Amino acid sequence: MVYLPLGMKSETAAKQPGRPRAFDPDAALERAMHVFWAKGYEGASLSNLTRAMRINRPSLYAAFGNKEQLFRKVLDRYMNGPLAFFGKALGAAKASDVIKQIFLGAANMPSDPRTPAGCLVVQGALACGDAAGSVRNEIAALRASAKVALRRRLQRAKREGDLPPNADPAQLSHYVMTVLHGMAVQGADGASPNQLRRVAEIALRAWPKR
Amino acid sequence: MVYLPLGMKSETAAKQPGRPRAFDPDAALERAMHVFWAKGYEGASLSNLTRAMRINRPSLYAAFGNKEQLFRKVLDRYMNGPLAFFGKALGAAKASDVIKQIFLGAANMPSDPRTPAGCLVVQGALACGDAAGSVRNEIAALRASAKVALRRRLQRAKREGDLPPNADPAQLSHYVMTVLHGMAVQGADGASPNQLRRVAEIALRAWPKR
DNA sequence: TTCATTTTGTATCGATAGGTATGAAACTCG
DNA sequence: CGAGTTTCATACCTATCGATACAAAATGAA
Repeated sequence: MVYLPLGMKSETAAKQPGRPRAFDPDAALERAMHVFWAKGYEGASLSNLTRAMRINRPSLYAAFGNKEQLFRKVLDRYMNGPLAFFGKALGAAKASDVIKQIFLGAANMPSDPRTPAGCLVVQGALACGDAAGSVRNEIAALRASAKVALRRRLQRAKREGDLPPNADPAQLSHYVMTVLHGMAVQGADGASPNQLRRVAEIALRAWPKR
Repeated sequence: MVYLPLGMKSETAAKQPGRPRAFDPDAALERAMHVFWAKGYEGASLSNLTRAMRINRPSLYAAFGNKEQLFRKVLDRYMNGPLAFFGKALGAAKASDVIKQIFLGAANMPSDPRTPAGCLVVQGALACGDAAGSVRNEIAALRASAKVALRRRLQRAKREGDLPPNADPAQLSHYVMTVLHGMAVQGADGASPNQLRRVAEIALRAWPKR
């Protein structure tokens, strides 16, 4: 552990002694994300990862810890990157717009052909061996927290009269997350953004009218 | 292949020469199904399988071929057992009843606590390593064929006036499969039958009215 | 009994999994 | 320049993966 003076960020710190890194950790993390995304946590081997990241095995361990810690860093990146639309959607003014933005954001995910199909948070470790149990629990917690955040947003909408009095935010959020996860499976099966948008359009017909 | 619940021994043919089997292949297959169901194809190791099946490794290979062939036999059993409700639902008289039976059948899957959570066809091999690519494709083909069967059923319903003229069977089947696969993920996350039924009830509100 | 056949249990195979030890290479600082 | 520090690349570690060789055990047929 290296001591850094308070207030001095490692990015702005003076050059460190020793041999400089020959790779960009950010780019390597992006490549690792694609491997985990396509193959899942268990299906991604260290050889797969280091080949895609264009680094050697000891460099991976020095920079990211181990396979599980690397996956957790990849998860962070995924939540703040491909899944950032979810948090943004929660900020929409009307509840119906929140849902529309969530569905359309998910439908647009397969639009980048350089990106793996499906959703890392769904297919990363849905069912796995005992060794990956910790990772599976972490991913499941992410899914659960997303549902909680959506439920709270819908509860607020109900308080504000944005949802009819008989609407149930908990059930509605559960429904939306169900459609969302289903869209992830459809995406993994190769569904196009247009197909997913048509599914989203039908799913929106179940939304309560005020 | 006929699905037989545990405890019901399959009536065997004429006795063969040689040492008789010390285990019931049907019961062993049922136990293997539970392992694959809970851990997925890659996450289920041979040691996991043989321990649960209460047989030795050579017995597994002699009776079921290898891991992949065992998984395919397990898939057959799963389609004719836990997923048999889907085919039965397609036989309902009204299209709306078809969908209701599909949703309720899926919602009732977590009702048996002795059974793993989620759905083998969704979490068996959604994302996996290269070695399991063949298995992933087979499962994906099962999902695709289910969607095709449902689409055909809805096309028939439209011809019979059971669906409004502006209804699109292809899009509707895509929507139903999306909700179904989403319910599988919710089930894997521990959702109860009651929770899933409430989701199904909301999802049905998107169904076209005649 | 004896033979042929099949299953059983043990012990093991080569390949690969995740993870490291080690020393050369490349930098900063004095 | 050397001293100190960090990364790089090769080679290797143990554990486990899926899959088998082998011989003892258990049956029917001769």
